[in-house]
Amino acid sequence: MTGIEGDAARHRRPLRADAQRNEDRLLETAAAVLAREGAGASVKDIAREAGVGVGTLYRRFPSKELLVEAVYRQEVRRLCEAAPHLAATLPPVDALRTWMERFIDFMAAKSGMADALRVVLTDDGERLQTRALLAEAIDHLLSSGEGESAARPDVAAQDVLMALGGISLMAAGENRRDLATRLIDLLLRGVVRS
Amino acid sequence: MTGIEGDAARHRRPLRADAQRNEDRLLETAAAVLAREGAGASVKDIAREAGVGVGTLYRRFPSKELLVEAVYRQEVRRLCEAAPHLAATLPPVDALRTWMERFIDFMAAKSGMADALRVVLTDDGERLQTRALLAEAIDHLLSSGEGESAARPDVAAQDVLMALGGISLMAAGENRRDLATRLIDLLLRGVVRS
DNA sequence: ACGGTAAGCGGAACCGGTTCCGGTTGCAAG
DNA sequence: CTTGCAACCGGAACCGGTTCCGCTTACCGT
Repeated sequence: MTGIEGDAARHRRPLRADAQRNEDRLLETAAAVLAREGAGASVKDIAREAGVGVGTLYRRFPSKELLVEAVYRQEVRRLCEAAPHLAATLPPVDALRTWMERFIDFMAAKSGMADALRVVLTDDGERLQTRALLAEAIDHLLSSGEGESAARPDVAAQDVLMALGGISLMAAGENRRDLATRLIDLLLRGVVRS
Repeated sequence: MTGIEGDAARHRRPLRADAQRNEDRLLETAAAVLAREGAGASVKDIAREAGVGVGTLYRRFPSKELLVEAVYRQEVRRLCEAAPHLAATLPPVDALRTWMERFIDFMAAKSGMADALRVVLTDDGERLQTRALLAEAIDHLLSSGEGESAARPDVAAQDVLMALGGISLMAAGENRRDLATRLIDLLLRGVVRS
């Protein structure tokens, strides 16, 4: 769990000891509560259970979505890091499809993550890190297969990411796995070379 | 404006006179307030300005999104009714692209409509009417051009609608027209015959 | 050790959506 | 015209997210 504060610390002066302690407890507690109660969990409950006031929570995580994003950041990172391996061991299109399915499954599994993603992908602000990570993973998959197949050259990873975000929003619900699959097929046909 | 209550009345016994009057005033006021203040407008303000309590508003429109949907229902209908004309006067793919662009422009213009659409497309409930209308319009565009070109036979209008909904959610913001265009291109390549 | 202060803290207050319920009223049957 | 009651009304209360601000404290320089 030490990877997380590393991110933040790289940009600002180190947090005061008590602040760091609170941030850790908040992430820990938020993860537990989100796992237990899903996206319905209230920010106030998380703060109380972590033993801090809501003010403290909001100073560190400016919105509920950003807290959710922080909680799942490492898992997103793992998802992204799996892309190169997929690209290396599967035919390009299969690698892409497999990764996309994992992406959607992840969004569907982590309750509330789809909305967090919408914020991350939509905001113009500094939330670039996760967005960049995802775009990079997709770019890797798009350009793998070198001079032979993979994707059309004019497809931008950013756009594919946005499309996947849209699919999550529409199909990350309970019984929507099949819809997600069909939408991914649609997207793939637009992405791969004819 | 008399087309709206016609919809509802077709299904339930006629409303009591005062109830009908309130519903009309609510729709009227909501349209005005939404136009003036955008999606940020509060339900309470709309109720107050219409001269009714929030309870009355909620009895008729069970959520803010459904109120928004009702306000714009006729315009959605007009959008859908334009599809046959497009299909008749343009090459199939152009007709489809043009209609999709209008759809996204509409969602971007009517503040809050994208979220309303998410509810309408996502809920399993009775909100079928608008959904069915949209799906029908898309179906028309997909199957036009008869035995010659248009869309792949295995693409379902419902799925295209969901994809468009996703695009709205991601690209209906302020300066996102170009993103929307690119995502529509992507979608179209997945939809039309190779 | 001490003091000044920037950083941090917590929770009351605010705001918008939604629910609930005691009181009211349009309407039709008698 | 009266009366019964289902339908309706309004707004207080609730709930969850977010903001604000007066008080506290960890840290650094002396």
